[in-house]
Amino acid sequence: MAIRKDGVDTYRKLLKAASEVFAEKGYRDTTVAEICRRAHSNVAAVNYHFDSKDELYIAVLKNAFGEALRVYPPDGGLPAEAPAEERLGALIHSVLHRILDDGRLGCAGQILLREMADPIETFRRVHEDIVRPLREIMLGIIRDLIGPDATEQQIVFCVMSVIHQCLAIGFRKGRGHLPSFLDSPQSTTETIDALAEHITLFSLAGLSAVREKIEAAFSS
Amino acid sequence: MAIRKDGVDTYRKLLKAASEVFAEKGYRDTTVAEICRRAHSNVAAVNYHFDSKDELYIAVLKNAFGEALRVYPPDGGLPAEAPAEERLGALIHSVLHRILDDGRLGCAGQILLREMADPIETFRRVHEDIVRPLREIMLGIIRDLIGPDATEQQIVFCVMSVIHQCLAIGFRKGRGHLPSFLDSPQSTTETIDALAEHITLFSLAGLSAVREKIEAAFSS
Amino acid sequence: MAIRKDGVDTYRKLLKAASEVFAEKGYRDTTVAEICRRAHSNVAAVNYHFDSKDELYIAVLKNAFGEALRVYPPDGGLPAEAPAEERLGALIHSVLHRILDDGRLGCAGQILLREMADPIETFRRVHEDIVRPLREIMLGIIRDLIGPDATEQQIVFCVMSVIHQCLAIGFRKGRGHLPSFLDSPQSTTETIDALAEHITLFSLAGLSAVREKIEAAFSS
Amino acid sequence: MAIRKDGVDTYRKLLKAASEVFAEKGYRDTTVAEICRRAHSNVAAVNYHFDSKDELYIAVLKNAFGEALRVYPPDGGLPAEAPAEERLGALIHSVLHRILDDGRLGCAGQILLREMADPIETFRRVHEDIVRPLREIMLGIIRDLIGPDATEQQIVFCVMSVIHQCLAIGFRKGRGHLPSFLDSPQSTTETIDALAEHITLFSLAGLSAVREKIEAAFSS
DNA sequence: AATGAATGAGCCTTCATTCAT
DNA sequence: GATGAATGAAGGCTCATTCAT
Repeated sequence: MAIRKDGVDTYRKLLKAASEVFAEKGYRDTTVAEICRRAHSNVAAVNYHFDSKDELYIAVLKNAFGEALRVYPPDGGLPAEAPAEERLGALIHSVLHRILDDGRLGCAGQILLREMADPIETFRRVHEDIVRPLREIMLGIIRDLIGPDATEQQIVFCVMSVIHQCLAIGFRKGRGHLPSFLDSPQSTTETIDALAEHITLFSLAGLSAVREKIEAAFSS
Repeated sequence: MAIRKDGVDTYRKLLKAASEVFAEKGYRDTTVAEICRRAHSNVAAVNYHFDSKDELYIAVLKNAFGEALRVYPPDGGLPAEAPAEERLGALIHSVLHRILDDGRLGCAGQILLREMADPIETFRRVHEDIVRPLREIMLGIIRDLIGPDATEQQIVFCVMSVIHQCLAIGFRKGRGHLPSFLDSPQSTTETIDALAEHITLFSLAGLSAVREKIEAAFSS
Repeated sequence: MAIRKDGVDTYRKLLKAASEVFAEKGYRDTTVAEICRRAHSNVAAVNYHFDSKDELYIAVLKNAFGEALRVYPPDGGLPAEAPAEERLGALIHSVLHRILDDGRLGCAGQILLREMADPIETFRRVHEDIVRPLREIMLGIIRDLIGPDATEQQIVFCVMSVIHQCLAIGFRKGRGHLPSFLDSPQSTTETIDALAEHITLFSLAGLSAVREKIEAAFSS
Repeated sequence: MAIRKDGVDTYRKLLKAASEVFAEKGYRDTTVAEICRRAHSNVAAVNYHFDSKDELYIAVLKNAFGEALRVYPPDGGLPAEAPAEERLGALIHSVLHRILDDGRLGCAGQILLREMADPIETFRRVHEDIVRPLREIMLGIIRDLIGPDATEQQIVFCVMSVIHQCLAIGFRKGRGHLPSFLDSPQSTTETIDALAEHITLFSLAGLSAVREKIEAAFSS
């Protein structure tokens, strides 16, 4: 006769369970059976509420992205006119917290990272929606920092240098590859902040070096 | 005259085909059927030569690692007494070429990267054999560069900053996320060298900044 | 209206079909495909209801044993104080009917016999549960009949003599090795009863002879 | 370039290995790979020398039967005019040794028993050649012992009673179901002889009882 | 005579999905 | 809205057999 939880409830439980499992095992290793089990629901529930595993995954992605964006906006609350150095720091801070802050974001970070490392072909569109904006913001900041004479290649290289310092750390989380102070279930806010500070320091120095090189080339 | 190539040949063709498919699709999405099809061989061939899909994957991993290491040794041919700056440059150069140089290495880099992002549980041991040594070498160089007073955390952060600039780029290869000059089937040697140079420049500056901060803290 | 019989039905049909096929062909030669075909069901049905071929086989074994025991209790309804001669007759009667009475027991007997002749390693536990109790009961009766001075070896030999007269007949059923009056699909109750009577007569005489021999040895 | 063992050798080694494996695991659980492994030969050897697994099995059966018959002739070396009691004893003795005497017969007994319990359809003809003669001899002896007035059913029942006491024991050998004195790799000749003596004693008494019953029925 | 390589048919199982209630 | 049953496509693996040497 079933316990009526009035739709929305099961829907949310599925979304939550799916987020967890997708984060833990990735898209292909996740079975809808496991999701439903963890949601204390039944095998057919996913298809009932989301039509297919694919659609559920998209829903999870959108949810993860939306949530991440809401809690940690890429500008870190800074006005667009703030100095590029500060904007870079804020962005790095934001990205890191998206990934590492289990406390507030659940598994959103893990899923985003998985998507980044091994994007499911089918969901490229969603993927683009998520990654591209981040990239655009970053591009603007970098341009400001290394000056107008940089070549396209130099800009791309710099974006990569900065952004992957932030992203890559997530790949190792929860797999025992990291020193304990980074691999605890909830890396403390202090540690994340310390990492953000490091990356900012490191990157600003790197970017300065690139800028100097560019200017040296031009003045010669 | 065909059909009978007496062992070694089929073995190699399977290994090659498997490397390609594993690189393209990852472990789970790869079917032995596709591997065999691409090797112009029979479905049972994999089990005959490698006993199982798992063992084939391990063989691919070992082959990829071995080949990568042989062609691009981590020291880049430099003696251990060379200045740390040069050793860092050589290491970055070596890692990048391992990943990006399709021409010589086939898909070794892709596979190693996949393993890094999403290690298959079963093969963790192999994985450890591959990643740990790289990490150890990097650790030594970094220590030399940021000085003896660095905390453990600072060293780890720096290793990450450097190593992930190198590794992460591979995640995006062949997926249309990169500007054309980096995403061509064979990124030209020139481009790879340019990238290596960039990362070295960027990282040395970053490391210097970290060293200065450490020394400032100590002298105060 | 078909197709949807809501669980129990398909479960039973599978169990029935499996019992038949396992009885006819033995564990190894039975394919789940054939079972499902005969149950007018889908290949995946076995795994849905029983998880695996192995579990299905265990279920069949338990079912066969349970049914056999329920319909033909080993004491034949006799009180424990009845004379050993009568208890032997009742036991023989019960065992024979378990094996031969197709009408009521389906293929339970065949399967039990197959298990006896060629036990599948994996299912030894189940097998033990089935055979051991029978043996224990028989042991008690035999002891009563050949007297307290029998050696262990003599008891074992006698148990074998009796029990295998009962069991072995099943091996030949349905294979054209038996005269028609024993090999008809349903051996008539009369024939079975006649056989039971024969074995009882034969065995009691045999046991008497053993007892006499024992006593002669002692009195000398 | 191969070590030429001149045909016959490999042939024999295969036959021996096959006998062992078939005895241990039965026809269907035996793989030609295992046979060849145990014969220190290669996978193709079976098909080369015997054309197929089936033909190899037939060869094994014939070999086992021939050997068994040669070493233990069913008449036990007794002339046809010897008293039926003695001929029964000799036959029982012969059958038991065929089955139990590992020392001389290798696995012939096990295989014959397996064939008896679960005859492979394909090989029924061979099977008939082996079992029928034994049965005929037994029939003659039984007839002599229970007299000319026995019905067909009574004779069949008696044959079964006697023969299965002999055969059935083999089913349990090597499976831990038997007391140690019967389950040792080589049951000593003494034990086998003791068992033969028991079965003879038991059966003669049983047969006498049947005879008396028949005569009582007639004289009434 | 003998062998290692290669093959294809067949088996058990998994899984996303659909159906009937 | 929710569910357990049912399905079929597909995957990995085993194995007797055949091929080329």
